[in-house]
Amino acid sequence: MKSQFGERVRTLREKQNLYLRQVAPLLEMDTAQLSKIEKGVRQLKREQIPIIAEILKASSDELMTLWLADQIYDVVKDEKMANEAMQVAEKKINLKKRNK
Amino acid sequence: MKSQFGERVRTLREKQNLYLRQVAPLLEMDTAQLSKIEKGVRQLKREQIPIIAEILKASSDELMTLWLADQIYDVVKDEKMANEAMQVAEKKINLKKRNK
DNA sequence: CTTATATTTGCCAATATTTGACAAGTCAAT
DNA sequence: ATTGACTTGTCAAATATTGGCAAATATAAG
Repeated sequence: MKSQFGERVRTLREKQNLYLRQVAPLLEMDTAQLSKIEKGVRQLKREQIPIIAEILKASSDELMTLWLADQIYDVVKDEKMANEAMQVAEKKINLKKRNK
Repeated sequence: MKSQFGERVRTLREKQNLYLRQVAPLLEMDTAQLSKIEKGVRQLKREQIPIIAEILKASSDELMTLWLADQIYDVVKDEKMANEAMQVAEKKINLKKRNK
């Protein structure tokens, strides 16, 4: 499982019977780039997520979640302290929320 | 709480009664850089964590955990889907571990 | 086997981000 | 006013990421 976001995008695109060549221009990129994004070789830009969500008639929140998860995974994959780090980070996030 | 790693380093350094000017050269940087690192304005390089841990007579694992947590936090702070993303990422990590 | 279409891969220049180094700044103690 | 510790701002150099193109691969059809 290389990129959850990429795999999901591919699934959604195929469900809509769309080719890379059809979707790519809507994101102002070429098919090669979109191919790489679906394969997880490159990352879609954060601000393009709502756009691709609309194109694929999918939930922006769902795609954002997967996209963020990929970014997090990139940081901690291969790290011995991955789980501990996640716990610490989670605490900090929840603390922040409480203080809002 | 800007940077858990930075704050911990500062605490440890003060506990050892060391000045920035004494520690910085051991990490091959100037005091300005180390100051920024402690303030969370810049990040220490991952591979320097064991070095600073030894200088400060601290646990490398602990510092690595805090450092990683800071990186994760950078990704998801201000993100509505932060918690969901963390859950997804965590699952992926545990899956990976199981398959080792 | 040849063609056509979809996707993938490799490369490199353009762009963006991070870093290192230095100078000048604040602050507290004397 | 001087000293020492730390902080802040700036900017060029080093790194990393991206965009775009060309060529490679894969699959299906004739």
